[in-house]
Amino acid sequence: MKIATFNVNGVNGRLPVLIRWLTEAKPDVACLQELKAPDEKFPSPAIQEAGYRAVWHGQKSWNGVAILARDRAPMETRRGLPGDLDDAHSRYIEAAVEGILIGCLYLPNGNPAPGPKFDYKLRWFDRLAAHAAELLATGMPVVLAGDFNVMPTELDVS
DNA sequence: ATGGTTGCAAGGCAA
Repeated sequence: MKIATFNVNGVNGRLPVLIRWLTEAKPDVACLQELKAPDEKFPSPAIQEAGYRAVWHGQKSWNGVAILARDRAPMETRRGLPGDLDDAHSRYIEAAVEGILIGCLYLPNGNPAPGPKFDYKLRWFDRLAAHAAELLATGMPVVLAGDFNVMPTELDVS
C-alpha cells in the first residue's frame, strides 16, 4: 500500500496541484495537513472526482488535517489528539483503511521558543507519544504520518 | 534600514 503525506498550506488554494498530484502519484492513502479551511469548505467534490473518499478535521484559517483513500472510504476512528480537552486546534485525525490504522498529524510549529507556543508543542509531543503507545498496545498495524515539525538543530527556532 | 514570503480572508497571524 502506498501511503503519502502532503502539507498543502491551504487545501483550496492548492487544489489544482493536489488533484494533479493525486492523479499522477496515485497514493492509496494521502494524509493532508494545513487545510486552512473550515469543515464546510473542504473540497470533497473535486477530491471525489479524482477517485478519493476522505475524512477531515477542518479549522478556519489555520491547521486542519484530512485522510484520503483511493477507491474506498476511510473509516474514521478519532478526531483530535487525546490528553487535553482545551486543545481546540485541528491537528489530528485517525482512520482505518484496509485494516491499517492511519493517524494523520500536524504537530505545532512551536515558535517562538521559549514561550507558550513552544510549551504547547512539547505537550503535544508528550500526548502523541502517549497515544502512540496506546495504538501499539492494540496490536493493529499503525502508521503515524504527517508534519512532525521536528527541529533537529536551532536553525528552525525563531 | 527591523528588510523578505505565502495563505487565509479581509487585518493580522502563523509558518
